[in-house]
Amino acid sequence: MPELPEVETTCRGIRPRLVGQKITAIIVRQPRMRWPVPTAIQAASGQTIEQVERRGKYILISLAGGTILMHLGMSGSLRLVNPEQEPGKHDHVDIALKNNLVLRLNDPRRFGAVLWWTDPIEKHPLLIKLGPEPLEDAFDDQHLWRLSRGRKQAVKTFIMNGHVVVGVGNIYASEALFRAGIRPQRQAGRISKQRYQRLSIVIREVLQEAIAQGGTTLQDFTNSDGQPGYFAQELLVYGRENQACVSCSKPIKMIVLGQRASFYCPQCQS
DNA sequence: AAAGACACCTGTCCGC
DNA sequence: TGCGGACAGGTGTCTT
Repeated sequence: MPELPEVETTCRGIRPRLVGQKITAIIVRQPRMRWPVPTAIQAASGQTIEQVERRGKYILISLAGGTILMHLGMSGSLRLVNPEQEPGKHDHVDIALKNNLVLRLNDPRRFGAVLWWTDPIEKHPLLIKLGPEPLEDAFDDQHLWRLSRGRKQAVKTFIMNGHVVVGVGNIYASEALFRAGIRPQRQAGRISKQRYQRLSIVIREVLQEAIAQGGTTLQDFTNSDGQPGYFAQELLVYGRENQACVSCSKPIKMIVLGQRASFYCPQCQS
């Protein structure tokens, strides 16, 4: 479900009601996530939340004595609910707060994660090798061009690699490549610096626009208040196989790259 | 080192 | 209506 804009939307929603709050209890109903939810996370109970940040698609809830690291996987979502609200089938973890709200993680497929880390968070093995944030200055055409030299993989799987740049998932990869006029299957190492300049700009644009719209709701994404995102109506190629290209009216094509559906216009993208 | 397949899960949708 | 199979917004790990 969530790509960077959806995770950012979630973070912005929960941050104001989490920061400064003491955690009163952590209830784990289903510890079997991508990795087992560690019992040591109970150490977070009684501590006060200092910050809520996002790194790539990871959500970092920092306390004085450690960090709760969360990932929403393919189907995860976080809601702020009242304690009286009965947990549903896939409500796996609750973080109860002193202000009488509960941060509730729902994740039907359980590809998400809830971890606990007491060392400096930037040293966490899941974070240490991540590429730059696409919305920050370290991400630009130079970065993409330099890393791509000698690489034969398709540019779409290249930009979806978190070690290259974080947060570009399957929807926005197709959207950005359409906006840049680049075919998703083109070899990353054979793309000019000039085209990477355009690509780095449109990656940033498409992510920022999606954040402004509250993310993309295809089936079930909702923000922390239960509201859907509105970027789905802005999608130009994703999920539009055989429909007319918005620019040239030729049918949009679908191919599979890295086992993921990929959409492009054979006329507008080369 | 790089690229591809595979794994982890459940829900939904489509065709028969 | 039921059933099998394909597919879904992610990414670490294993195999070539």
